[in-house]
Amino acid sequence: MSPTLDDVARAAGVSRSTASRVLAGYGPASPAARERVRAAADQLGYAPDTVARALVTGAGYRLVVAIAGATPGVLDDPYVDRVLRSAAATGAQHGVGVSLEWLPLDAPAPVLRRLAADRGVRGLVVANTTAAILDAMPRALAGRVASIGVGSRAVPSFDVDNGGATTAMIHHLHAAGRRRVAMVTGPRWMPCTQRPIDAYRAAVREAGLPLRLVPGDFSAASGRAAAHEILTRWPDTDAVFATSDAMALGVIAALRSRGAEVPGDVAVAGFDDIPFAALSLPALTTATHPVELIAAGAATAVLTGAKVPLATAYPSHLVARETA
Amino acid sequence: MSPTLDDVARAAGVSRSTASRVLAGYGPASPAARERVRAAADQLGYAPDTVARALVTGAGYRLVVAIAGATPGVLDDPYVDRVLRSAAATGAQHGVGVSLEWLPLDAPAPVLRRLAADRGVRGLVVANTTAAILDAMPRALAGRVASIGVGSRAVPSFDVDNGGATTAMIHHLHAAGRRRVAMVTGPRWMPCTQRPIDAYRAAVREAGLPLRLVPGDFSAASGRAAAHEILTRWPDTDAVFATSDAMALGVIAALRSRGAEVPGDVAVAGFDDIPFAALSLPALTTATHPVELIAAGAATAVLTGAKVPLATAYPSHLVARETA
DNA sequence: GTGAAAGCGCTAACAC
DNA sequence: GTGTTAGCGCTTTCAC
Repeated sequence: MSPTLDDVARAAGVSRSTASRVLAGYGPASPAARERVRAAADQLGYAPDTVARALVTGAGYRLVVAIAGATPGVLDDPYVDRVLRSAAATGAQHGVGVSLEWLPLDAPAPVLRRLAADRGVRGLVVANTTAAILDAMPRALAGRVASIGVGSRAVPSFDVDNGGATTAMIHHLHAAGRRRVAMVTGPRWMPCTQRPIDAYRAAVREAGLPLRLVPGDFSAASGRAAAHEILTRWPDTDAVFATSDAMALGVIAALRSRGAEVPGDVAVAGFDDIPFAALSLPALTTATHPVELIAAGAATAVLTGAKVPLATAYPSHLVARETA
Repeated sequence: MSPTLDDVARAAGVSRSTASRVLAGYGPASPAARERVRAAADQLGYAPDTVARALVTGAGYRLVVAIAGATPGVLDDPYVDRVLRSAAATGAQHGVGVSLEWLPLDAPAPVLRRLAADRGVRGLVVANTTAAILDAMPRALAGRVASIGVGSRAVPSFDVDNGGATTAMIHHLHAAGRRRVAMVTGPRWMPCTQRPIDAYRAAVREAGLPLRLVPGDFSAASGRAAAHEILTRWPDTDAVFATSDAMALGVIAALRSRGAEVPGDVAVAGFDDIPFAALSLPALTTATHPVELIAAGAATAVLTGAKVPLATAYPSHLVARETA
């Protein structure tokens, strides 16, 4: 089977302790010993056994990705998939696997406690974070937890700059001559959906134009419902910015079903730049959401334990296609 | 911190071995001891340390999901995401993380060997399996490997019943009066794409209708190309069954660009029932692909080591919408 | 600077 | 049936 530290030590003619020190990268060791151990390890193709190391250090061997939501159904989402894949890729570089958990919105504490007590857990990345989750975060997880979404003093945040993206999109719409821009927001319980609302408010107010806010939940169905509500309350609306592509697609479907042309009568813009945004007809104008970068950043912070800023914002880029 | 087996044994008044036997579920133990150990474990909230267990049993601590393909680009696919997500959720139940690997089509053996030799690897789930991969499967992986796709005596198969789904779809098309049904297949190198072809052949021959087969690779681009080929070779085609929704969407785009109405002139059906299938206009008729169930089945088989049939087929259900 | 020794928490022979 | 014993591969005091 694969070589152990003992094999390396024997081949290098040193004790296991010395080999361990050299390979771990700290602790005293003579340059000569250092050299011999390195060579032996290379030659034997030695790779430290993560299990044994985890047992003795108590560091854990897997990265948990926890998604907050009302039901386990939140796990069934392409967004979650992207987070998971990126975390899995990052974990692979550190020899750790990734597992997925649902964090019940109404009772996150027991799950968090279980995760904190599980010696197998190396670290935790939470998505769709709420203030309640931040509050319930066990001390034992300090330094090895990150949030995709809002953060706290104890939990660093990694998120897209959706405020900036919203500002850019509203300006884009205004520049195209759209004056009555409605916005379909994300679910209220998700704190990170607040920034786009604030940005929209500021941009619209600054232009002296009317505020038209309708809540959604990022799903296509909620986009359809929102479009009907918008057309009913404000029939002269000439643009809709939905904060997810799925909602934007739902908005377009509902608009058409009511005889409105897109973008002729109403421009529609989404957010996320999912693959089908480019495939839909007409092609959807949207803004990128660097989910993979964000998840990789969060996972790396957790796995390396490096000092990171309280909040890291990843830029989003506007992708102008046909619908707006 | 969390209680250890020693704590449980002490509380139950037995030795650690007895406690271990009871909790592991096999090996001799008197009913009385069994009862006391169970009670003590419950009362202390004992959970076995996966790390320690993995170290001593050599069982590994992560489940590898390996995706076969010509390039690493195959990993960047919503289908892979669904497999990974389901495997990760299943892994979480077993305290096991998941990592993702690319299995090069032209040289799978070295990767397979490396995985077999890696003590961290608890088991392997392969997708897009080929005969060459099955042949190259190391003995060391026996009993802890499963295939999503074709299998062998040594590798149990978990797959969708795409043959049955094809039969049902062709019958659906025939029943709707479509007589000249073309089919866009999956890539030839993927053995599991053969069953739909056989099913199509049988259904069409039985109805005494013409055979119209065009190869694709599951992508929207290949669907577009296939539609052009179909219209060129057989202009009177009145239905197209594409074996992926992405291809079906490509087919529709190409059909329209050539002035054909869907479903007026040509009915189009897909396979997979991706979220966008319901959102596209007109809504895509397709058949479900229970990827999550399949991946969970494969992962569970690998993780539990339970005896499983050589092949498990998961049913697919026809979803009749507007395009066919 | 180096090595011997003591475990991390658990399972699996092996005696009793 | 049960307990004693010996490790799994590694890190980490602590003498030297």
